[in-house]
Amino acid sequence: MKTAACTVAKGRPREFDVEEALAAALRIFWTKGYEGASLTDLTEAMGVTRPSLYAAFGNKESLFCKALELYEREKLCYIGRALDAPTARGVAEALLRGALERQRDSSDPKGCMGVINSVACGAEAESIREEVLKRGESAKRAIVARFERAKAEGDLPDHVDPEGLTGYLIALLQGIALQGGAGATCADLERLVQTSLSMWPAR
Amino acid sequence: MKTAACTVAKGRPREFDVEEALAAALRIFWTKGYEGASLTDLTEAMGVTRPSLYAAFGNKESLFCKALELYEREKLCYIGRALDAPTARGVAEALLRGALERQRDSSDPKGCMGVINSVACGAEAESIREEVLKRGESAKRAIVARFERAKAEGDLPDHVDPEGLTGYLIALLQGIALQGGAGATCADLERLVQTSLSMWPAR
DNA sequence: AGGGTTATATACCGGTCGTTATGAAAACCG
DNA sequence: CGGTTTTCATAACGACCGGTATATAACCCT
Repeated sequence: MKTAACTVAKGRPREFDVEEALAAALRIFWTKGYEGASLTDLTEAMGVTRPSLYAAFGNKESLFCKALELYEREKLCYIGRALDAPTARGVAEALLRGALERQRDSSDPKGCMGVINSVACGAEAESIREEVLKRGESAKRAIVARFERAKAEGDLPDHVDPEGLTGYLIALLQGIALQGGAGATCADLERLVQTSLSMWPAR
Repeated sequence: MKTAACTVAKGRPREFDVEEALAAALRIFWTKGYEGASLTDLTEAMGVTRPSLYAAFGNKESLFCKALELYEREKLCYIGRALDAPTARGVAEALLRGALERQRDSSDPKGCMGVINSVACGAEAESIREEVLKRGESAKRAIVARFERAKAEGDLPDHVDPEGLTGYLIALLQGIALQGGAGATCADLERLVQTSLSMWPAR
């Protein structure tokens, strides 16, 4: 009933930090993908034995979902902020630069956790794929809504299609993550972003 | 020494068509990725037993490489044709429309074989990943060269960066494949392409 | 017909996968 | 101190992985 208000804990205390272990698991899923990440990879990176992992996180799938939440919360927060930009062009620029900055951060794995895990692999990962796609879809809807608002505000010409513009922008973001994960240099990605911005109409 | 000029064959003839079996294998790798495709998946789709597969194709990795060659030869031929377009804009339009058409073909799997297998999975697939990336890189260089030619011909303004423009265009192509593989409708992708074309400067 | 050669079919190999049963260890309570 | 509860460590489970040993069947040649 209570919200588990930390009642001093009864049994033997756990010897690892759940949040740290989750961050370690995220790095593994991020670099190897859901199916490519074995439990051995995960437990070694997390510094935790198998039974402890299952006791703390349920199973591999729910561990992945918790790691995905952490990823969105910590690594994709620039998306929400980008939508607050005053103009449509500002939104696009903030998204592109945010994606670029993510690839530039040398302390994190390359590529995008979402992109990596949205491509089909084995059949067992279908529910994972759907979970990832669901979140991507909701992000897309938020951008579409933002561009529709921009259109209503006269910030975008009447002839533009918010859906099309969103798909276009997301394609660029996906391309940045993909090329970053494929080993493109920072200079490559900066050129990509620069070119993208030079293409945007209201320069 | 000879180019294996079909010397009537000596032993028991094989009971399956190598090219057909390879096409079936391609579909599996295309939908499931290299690691997601098990030998059971492959042999069932190809209608071939395991020893026959190994006798005809070597092992899983070399089977994948042969399937990748088939993929490029039959499904990515639009890229080479696109580079023959007279203008840079014509090249971009042919590439975008070619990628769109590939996703529209309902008889083939969605997504792009190259994109699917270039994202990191297990460590065993590293050589596969490198092979795929190598081919992508050579395609990129061909597009860069084409845009440099366009610039020399006065077809592109002096201030454009061929590398940046190529990365930008490839990002769009990757986005099309990714969104197509993620379940986007044909209408979605058409809007994406339409928007991309409307962005291209020399309308 | 019979040897040589190549493809087929069945069954199996060691290894790894995700998951869990078992029992000891460490904290709390009384 | 014993009793309870939770975590830790070891080891094992069945299922599947990529790859192969073995034996049989179908073709050519002489």
